[in-house]
Amino acid sequence: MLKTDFYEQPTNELAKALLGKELVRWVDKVELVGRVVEVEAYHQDGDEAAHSFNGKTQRNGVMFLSPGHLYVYLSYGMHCCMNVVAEPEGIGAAVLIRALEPLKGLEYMAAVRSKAKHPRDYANGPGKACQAFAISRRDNGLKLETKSLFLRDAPLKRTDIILQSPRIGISKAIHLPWRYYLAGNPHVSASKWNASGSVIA
DNA sequence: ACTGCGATGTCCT
DNA sequence: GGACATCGCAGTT
Repeated sequence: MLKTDFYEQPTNELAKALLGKELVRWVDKVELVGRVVEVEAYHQDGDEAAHSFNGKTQRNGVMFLSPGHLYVYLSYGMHCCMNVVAEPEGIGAAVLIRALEPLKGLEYMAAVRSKAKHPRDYANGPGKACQAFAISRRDNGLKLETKSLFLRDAPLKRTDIILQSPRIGISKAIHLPWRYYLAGNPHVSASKWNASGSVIA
């Protein structure tokens, strides 16, 4: 289980480090496991797209807790998005988990993501990932060191290449290339954007 | 495969 | 009252 020292690093570093890690979720005595394949970094300082840009509010308070907390918010009135708090306590930065590659618990996900025709559609988007892994606003503020919800270390595959691109679905600060994802992975969201990224070291 | 658009709750001005 | 870190459906190529 990854601990606070892993999460307490600069937001972009944490974003990249999260790729390939495994999210473990227990729900109804079923184990769900997903590999992180797409993330976006949201900073506090100078990032107009971040919820924390204008400081701490009732909604974004969790972003200012210590690193490794889970920030869950409601998007467009009907979908949840999950973020991992980065940086030291009090900064207000987080990494959005945009897509997961389902590894375990596929039957459960097929049930809760009944609209999905193919496993690739279970968690290839921030709202879908929350649905598939049964993450809701009840989980807002949890620390990712809970028996039923945590991240586990896992190595990138030898062939994995990290790409970066502008973030998706926002209207502010669209020039900042703070989306990171695994090249060619079929579980990444919005596949039409996948070719637009550039390779990073 | 790609495009446009409606649903819908909460936050903040 | 406007904006929103989305999704899924309908219609078109």
